[in-house]
Amino acid sequence: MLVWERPEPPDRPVPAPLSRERIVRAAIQLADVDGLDAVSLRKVAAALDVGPMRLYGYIATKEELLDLMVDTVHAEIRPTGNGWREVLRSLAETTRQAAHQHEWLADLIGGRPQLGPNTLASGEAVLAAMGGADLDTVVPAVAAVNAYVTGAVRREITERRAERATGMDKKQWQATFGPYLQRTFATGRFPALATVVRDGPHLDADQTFWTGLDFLLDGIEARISS
Amino acid sequence: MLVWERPEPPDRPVPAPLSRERIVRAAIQLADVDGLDAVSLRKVAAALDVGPMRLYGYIATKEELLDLMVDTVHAEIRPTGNGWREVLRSLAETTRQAAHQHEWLADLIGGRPQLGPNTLASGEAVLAAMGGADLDTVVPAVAAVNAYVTGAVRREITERRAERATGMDKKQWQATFGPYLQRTFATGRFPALATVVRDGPHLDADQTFWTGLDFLLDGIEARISS
DNA sequence: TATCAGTCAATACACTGTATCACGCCCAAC
DNA sequence: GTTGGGCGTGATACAGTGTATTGACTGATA
Repeated sequence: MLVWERPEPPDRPVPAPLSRERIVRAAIQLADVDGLDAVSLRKVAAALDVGPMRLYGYIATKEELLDLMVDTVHAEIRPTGNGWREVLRSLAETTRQAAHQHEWLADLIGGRPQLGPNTLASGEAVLAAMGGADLDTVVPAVAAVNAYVTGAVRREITERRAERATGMDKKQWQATFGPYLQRTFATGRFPALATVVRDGPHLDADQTFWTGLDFLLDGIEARISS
Repeated sequence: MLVWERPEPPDRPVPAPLSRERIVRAAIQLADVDGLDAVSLRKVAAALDVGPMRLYGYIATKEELLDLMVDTVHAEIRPTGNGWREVLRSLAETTRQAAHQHEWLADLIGGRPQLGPNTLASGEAVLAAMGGADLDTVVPAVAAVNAYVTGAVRREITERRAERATGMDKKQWQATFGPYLQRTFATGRFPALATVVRDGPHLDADQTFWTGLDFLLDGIEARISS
């Protein structure tokens, strides 16, 4: 058949250049905007103009993609400071900031073993800056701070979401859950809780986070210096 | 048509009596045995010999079922003791034990606002046993312990799963990840980490959990007594 | 030029949470 | 006693998920 009557080959699009980095960036953006549930392999692939199965050349499973996402944001967690106390505070602060920028981090943090390069680099930065302090104290101290930050960040983001879900500000939140709590407190089954809610301090997120961390650092300090 | 020729009504099974409690118990058992991913409304319903849609008479959404599960295990978290320190230790210990019995708790803890009766009762038990200590310190102290326990439990369960996934015991784990870590440490990019892994203390899960908690409690004690 | 390896898209499958719908029962009103 | 209507129940339906498989097409090699 002559060239002239033979149709041109279908204009197959040049395959989009792909990489783990591009995939993870797309996934992170999806998660930042619409939450972790919005991260499906199909949506990530669509964001990259690519068939879903294409991703499996770069990752073996969706869990691996999540691991890569977590490791990627760990690039933003680079504690610095003079002295172990400043360093640990910085670790806590940068982790918290990362969770503020990427709320989905609260869903994943502490939930998978993290051995990626950025996560290791964070750990390296911490340990390197801790000075020559006694390893027998330093290791559990870092572990404790990490545990505290994990839990604190989770609670904080959870609370923030609850507020947002009920309509944006704290007043609305109280208007939604207030009546329920009022009724349950009225049963008299939780007298101590009721007093705390009525008379106790109402700390904001910042205060709660930092005073809790200071408790922990004070306790560590007592062991390190002794 | 005469009765005799009319067929008997189909032997429709007497509808299984249902309740939130039965539903939640079934869901918890599924999660205990096969993990949280095994909890689907269809499987829960099947375990109760019931159509999936039937559950929606008792819960509005799957998230609510998860909330009920979490609140139910909080029934096992009833801290006791003399003095605030014992109480907070007991809070940490019972929470940790609950997570050991129900590993899926590590996936959910801290991830949703908890206002169920059992959770409130746990909080009540803590506050009631804290004595008359200054609320301005007690409230953040309880919050800090909760945050620490959340993070610590998550890490511990995560580690346990990783070990189990690679074949049951610690030696196997090292055999699996060891080579990778060896190679990455050999690059020289993480000298401080490498020294810690080589020369640092190798604490078991119990030690890590308790020494971290003691840091925190020491720090709290300094504020409470002053 | 013919074969082969390898890459990529499409299809397929089992499964999810939940909306909708239609049937059959019980109860209330006539 | 009959009839109608709500309602709880089960079946069906739908859109979406992660991933296995297949089948077409490419460029490289013999």
